[in-house]
Amino acid sequence: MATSSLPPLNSLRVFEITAKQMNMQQAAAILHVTPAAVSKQIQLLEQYLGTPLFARSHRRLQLTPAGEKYYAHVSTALNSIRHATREASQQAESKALKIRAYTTFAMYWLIPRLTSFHSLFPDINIELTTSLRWVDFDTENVDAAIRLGDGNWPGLIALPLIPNILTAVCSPALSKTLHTLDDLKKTTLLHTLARSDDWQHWLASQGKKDFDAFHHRSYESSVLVYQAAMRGQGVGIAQKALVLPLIERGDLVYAFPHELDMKSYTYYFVMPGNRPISPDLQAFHDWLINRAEVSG
DNA sequence: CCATACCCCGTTCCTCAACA
DNA sequence: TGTTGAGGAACGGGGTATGG
Repeated sequence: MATSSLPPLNSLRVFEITAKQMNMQQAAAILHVTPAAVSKQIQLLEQYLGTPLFARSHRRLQLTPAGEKYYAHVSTALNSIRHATREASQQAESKALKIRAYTTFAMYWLIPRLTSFHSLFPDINIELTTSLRWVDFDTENVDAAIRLGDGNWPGLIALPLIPNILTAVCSPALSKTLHTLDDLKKTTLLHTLARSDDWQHWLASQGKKDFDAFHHRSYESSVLVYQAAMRGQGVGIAQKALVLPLIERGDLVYAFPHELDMKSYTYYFVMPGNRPISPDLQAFHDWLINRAEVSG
């Protein structure tokens, strides 16, 4: 062990990314260096510590027990530094709470409810961004996000928001031509690129296993699915909680009364578990859970 | 895919002279 | 006497080539 109380800090950063990726090539790509440079940094750290951190086998890296233990500490420490850095830089920029959501969720569920948040907490600014891509809290400047999934994400705090109930929607005119599920074969099933299996789940729950017998078309986002459905271009598979405003306005109607509750596979409010929760984020979290209970 | 050898380049550190 | 700048050596870190 060297006499200095701190190891080479660049090596720590390289070690953390390599341990996360379990692959030196990928780590090198992230760090914009060559795999050789990554290998050297890891060796430097191992030399400093006097113990191997990785067990190298043919085309495979694995953390040694010492490496696993060290990674847990290093990761926590670096995340703490990232958080402190973000906090310090935010003081110079903006104190807004940065929330990431899916476009459809933001448009049809979150934004309509934000009026109440702004009136309750006029001093808290919300910076809302949308993306289909999953947020990486380690590298992106985001405080919390809305995510669809099963809620089982290690390292994240995930709280279910609303039930994910799948329902089929279409224009009022098109609905007059739909009497049985087989009538769906005369039109087009609309769905998002990311969740083409929503229709399969919904049809299967009604005893229809022959999804391939139906014509279907995909869109990037549910917003586009709803727009296409409103224009009579087909029947969209929709999340009931999100499509409700369009139903209430009469732009869309339920094509069939059947609904499918996706249970734990639903929308979650997620926050990184390795950061202190700011008072503003706590206020937003509490408000959001409350609104979800009211609407859910 | 990873490790090693070798090379190159930029940075850092140290020394020393010039100057206020 | 303290500060500043120039010059050179040492070092760190990244690249390529190559082998296992």
